[in-house]
Formats: sequence, structure tokens, C-alpha cells
Amino acid sequence: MMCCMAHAGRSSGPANQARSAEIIRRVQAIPEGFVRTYGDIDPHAPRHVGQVLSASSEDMPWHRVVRSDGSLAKGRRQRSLLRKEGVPMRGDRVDLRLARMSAKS
DNA sequence: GCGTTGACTGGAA
DNA sequence: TTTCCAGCCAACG
Repeated sequence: MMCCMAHAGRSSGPANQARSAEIIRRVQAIPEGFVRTYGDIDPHAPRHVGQVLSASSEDMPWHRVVRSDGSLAKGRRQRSLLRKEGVPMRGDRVDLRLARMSAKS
């Protein structure tokens, strides 16, 4: 089944926007009190996730996105928000054992 | 079309 | 346990 995006092209295409849109959609889908790693949101391009979040509006729970080891990308600023939402944490790191959600909804 | 940058990840020391 | 290195993908100039 390669019909869908057979010749979609990799520049200025709808599929291109879909990639970023999908990342934003997943981040907004994170319920309060839980977190997800960049790799869970986009295992193919975890780096792009952060880049999209930085370029996106602050109307999304970007603070619920943490690294695979539970460490925070934005440090103290992010930690305060997570702890305020009731996210289980261990020092300056999130306890992924309890806060990490499934790979997908 | 090419090279650089980035809110990353996993494995090795 | 922490720190360092190399790999990957997408966006930008």
C-alpha cells in the first residue's frame, strides 16, 4: 500500500504539515497529571518534537513532554508546572514509572 | 541541493 | 549512578 503518498513529495506538501500537526495533536492529548516522552510522540524524529513545540503557541501542555529518562528539557520552569498538576516526580526528574502514558491513545 | 542546528535517544565508558 | 559519543530526522538559510 504505497498509493497514499506515493508521489506526495517531501517539500511544501500536505503530508509535511501533517507531521507537525500530529505532534501537536498528541501533545494536547496528554491528560493532566501524566507525561510522555519525545520518543513516544514521534519515535522517528524526537528532535523535531521539541522544535515544533518551541515554534508553537503556549496554549498546549508542552511541559508534559519530557525526555526518555524522565529529565526535563526546560528544567526548573517545567518542573514547577508538572509538580503543580500532580505529576509524580523524583527530585528534578519525572517518575515515568507512574506518569508515563501508553505509546498511543 | 547542501550544510548547520535542535526542548532527542540509546549504548558505552 | 553519571557523563560522553555517534546516529537520526526534519526544518531553516
